[in-house]
Amino acid sequence: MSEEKSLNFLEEIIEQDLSSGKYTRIVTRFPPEPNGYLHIGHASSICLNFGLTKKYPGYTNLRFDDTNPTTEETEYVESIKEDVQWLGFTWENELYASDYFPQLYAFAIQLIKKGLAYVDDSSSEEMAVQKGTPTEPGVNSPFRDRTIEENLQLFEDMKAGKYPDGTKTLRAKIDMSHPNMLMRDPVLYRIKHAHHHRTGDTWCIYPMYDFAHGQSDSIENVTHSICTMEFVPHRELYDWLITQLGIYPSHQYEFARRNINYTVTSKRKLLQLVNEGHVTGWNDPRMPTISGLRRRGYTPESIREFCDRIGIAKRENMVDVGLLEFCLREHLNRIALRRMVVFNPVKVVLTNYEGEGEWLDTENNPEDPNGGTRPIRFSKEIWIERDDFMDNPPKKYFRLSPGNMVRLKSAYIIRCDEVKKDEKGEVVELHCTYIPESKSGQDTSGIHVKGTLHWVNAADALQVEVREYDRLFKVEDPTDEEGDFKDYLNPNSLQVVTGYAERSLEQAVLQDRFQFIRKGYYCLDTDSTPEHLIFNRTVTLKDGWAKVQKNEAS
RNA sequence: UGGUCCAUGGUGUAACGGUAGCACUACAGAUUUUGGUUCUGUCUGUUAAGGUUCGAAUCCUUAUGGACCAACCA
Repeated sequence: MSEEKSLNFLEEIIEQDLSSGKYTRIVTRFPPEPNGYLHIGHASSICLNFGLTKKYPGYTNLRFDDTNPTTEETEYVESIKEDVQWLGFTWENELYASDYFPQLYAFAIQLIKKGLAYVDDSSSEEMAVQKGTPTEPGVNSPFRDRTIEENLQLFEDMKAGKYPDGTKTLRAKIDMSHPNMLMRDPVLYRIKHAHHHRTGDTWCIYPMYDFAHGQSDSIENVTHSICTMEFVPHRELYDWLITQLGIYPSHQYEFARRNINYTVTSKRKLLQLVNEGHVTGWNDPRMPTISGLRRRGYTPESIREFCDRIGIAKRENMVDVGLLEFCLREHLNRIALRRMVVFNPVKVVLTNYEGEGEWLDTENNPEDPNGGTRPIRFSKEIWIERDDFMDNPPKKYFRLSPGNMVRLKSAYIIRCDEVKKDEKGEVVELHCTYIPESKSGQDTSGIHVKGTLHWVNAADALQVEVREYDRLFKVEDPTDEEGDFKDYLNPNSLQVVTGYAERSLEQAVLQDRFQFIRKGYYCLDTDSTPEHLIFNRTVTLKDGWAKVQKNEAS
């Protein structure tokens, strides 16, 4: 028996609903507006909604909340579908609020006939004044008491295109002094002579969110309509409309949206970064968008695991991006192919090595017993990382230094005999001797070294472009800082370097996940070509040495 | 100064009136042909004050702090 995992508050509600017989199966929906790309915050909602119907009987619809033609585009629809699928979820039905426009129009007529909606000629400024403030009640619109017949006629004329944008709205007749501002005669329909991505020019009046979302839920028989906390005040209106219309009683439940530090998750802000060229696009590998994370090398598994671990609750939160990276490394460590790439090379000449060189074997993934091995080229001249040598090493440094020995990964132990420098004192070449009896796998030398270095054969190293990504912002909460959030962009979020890679990387394909040993996890970028390989750094390896140095310094 | 929602280590999340637990982070150690991985251990918490109760993180009251609400956005 596995340990009983505690339920989140939504699972508790659902289990109650199921055991009480209120429902025999549940229906949820993921309702994005196609006005931007999905981001990591949406992933949480996707995992929640789809996860619930994976765990309990029922299904989840994908429904586009496309009631505002001026901001919505087909490009976004396509990206959203791709992202949800990539995350590993399958929707029962692909639906659009715009498919319900005729039905929604009929609902509006129904409300007018009940005397619960009226056509208002007030301008948006006038309406704002009528509305009052959170502390002061509003006042009735002068058009509030039009007759049902007049309203019916006017609304039909609105639909027929007789009025320009902004001159009339349809409002619910509720209570202008209601403590909940949303209940003060909310606008239901507005006039927009705009081209809709699906309905084209069929309509010139469009329902507002409040008159579309709950109704769509109801039409689809959604049992649990899950949204974020800022919609809590909408629930009263959501319920009111369903009651007045006498339609299927869907219920709205709210949870707190997940905030992640060192980034922003607001479609408006992300759009700004794209439009103003701070990033190369919605799928820039530094973006917290699903498509950005995908290009960066994140796996769906790691994102799902992350969403699972942060859970669901109602309180304000700021999740540490370190947890996302932990989930990423955890998965990548299991699946990534190990490869050797030197970023900032310094040449090592093995003065006692004779002959043309040899092929050595090295494992593809020590975590995977079935991972197999591959041959790597070894010879008299190799590259190692400049950082892996120090002329005057501090204590606790167990890499290469004059007179010191290290192992070359899957090869031999070498000792540094001589340091060649140029006139500026810069190290240009290290002359070392190798220990022939120390060959990896058949070491009879009896020598024990603390350090093992990655290396690449100098003669046939492959030059590749490497894009080293770091967090997009310098501060944990850019939105919370003084001034514009863009003032806090990390100027070093991308650094392009040249890597000297082992030859096998020539065969890399887009789906491959690599660990460049002692460096980090990498994958091919979509910009890569066979002639010019480009790798993205997905995430670094944890760096224990950096920690030691930091502790020594302080 | 109206209404609504929320409050548990640095972070996220459990405990459903009965021993405050788990994960991440941090720290210490062991293992290691990646200073990675793995393993072991340690630190840190119920916003406050009252009340109910044999017993309160949990129920009640008040206070405090935070979030949301005055778009013809969603």
